[in-house]
Amino acid sequence: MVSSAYPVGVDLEVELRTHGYRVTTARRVVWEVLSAAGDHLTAPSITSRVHAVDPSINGASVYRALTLFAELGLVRESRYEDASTWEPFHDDAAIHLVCSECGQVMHHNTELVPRLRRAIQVTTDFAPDEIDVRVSGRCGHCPAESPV
Amino acid sequence: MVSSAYPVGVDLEVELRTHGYRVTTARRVVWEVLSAAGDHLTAPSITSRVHAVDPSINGASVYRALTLFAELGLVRESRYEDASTWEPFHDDAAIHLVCSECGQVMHHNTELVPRLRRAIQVTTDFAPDEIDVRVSGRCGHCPAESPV
DNA sequence: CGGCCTACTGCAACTCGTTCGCAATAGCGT
DNA sequence: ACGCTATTGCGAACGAGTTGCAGTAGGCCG
Repeated sequence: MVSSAYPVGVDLEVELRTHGYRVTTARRVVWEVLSAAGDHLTAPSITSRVHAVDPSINGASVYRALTLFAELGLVRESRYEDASTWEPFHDDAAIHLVCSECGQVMHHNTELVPRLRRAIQVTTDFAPDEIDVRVSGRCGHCPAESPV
Repeated sequence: MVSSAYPVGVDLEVELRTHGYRVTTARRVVWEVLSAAGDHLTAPSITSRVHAVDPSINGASVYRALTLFAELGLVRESRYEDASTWEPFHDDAAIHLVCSECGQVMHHNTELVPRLRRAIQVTTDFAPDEIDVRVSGRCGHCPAESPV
């Protein structure tokens, strides 16, 4: 039995059904894990969290669910550093602040992104689609490295 | 014997020697491939280009050279889409325009990146280090998809 | 409510990029 | 030229991700 402590999943069912896909345990659990985290998760860590909820769900099904969700536009995959991560979709005015100390990924909204889009449209012959901004650095909770 | 048609490699030798590393054929060839391309290259494509020059260089050595170059700050690795790519280092005011038609990667300089850095410093408690901007879209050489 | 059709899953084998341990090789200081 | 040892080539290993197939379970229809 899967306890649904969080009010997500509704969108998922609707989304799946309206596209002719079945609502299955595997898909529901993967979605719960993603929603509960909110954050960027690697596929292996998603798999292990899914297993914590229901060990009978196979890793391959996790990948299949993620791929499907991505096709439906429910999640986005991004490849940073040495891992590819998945997170619920958000529009790309939100940029990613990745703390190199604790690894946490924060979102930050800025109108500089839409402005960048316009700048590209105006100054180049490139037609921008998605804009992905990733900033590495140190978050407020991690102490600065002490001077030698 | 490896013919050096391009005037690079000089920096490499200095860089290696001043850091106490040896100047080897493998490292030189990998560096030549990177410099000749200038662009983003995946590790496998680097390996095959290296093999075209000198088939006796092992794939593992290519990886080791790339890793070393990255440590020295000579190249940068970025993970986009389904592949990780390597390119000679450039400062991050240059953003990446990735054409989803032809796959080409272009660089574009904009003062919006330093401005973004300042904006983050001022409005958040995050201390930015590297900024990586990647824009997917369609480049000027690729025709717009015809309407259905 | 029950049964059927087939989308979906679990499994296990497989691919492929990347890494590692080790013995042989080749830089390079002397 | 010699010798020390960093670096290489090789092959095996690893881990993420994919795939084919047979069994299972959603969900529609009667």
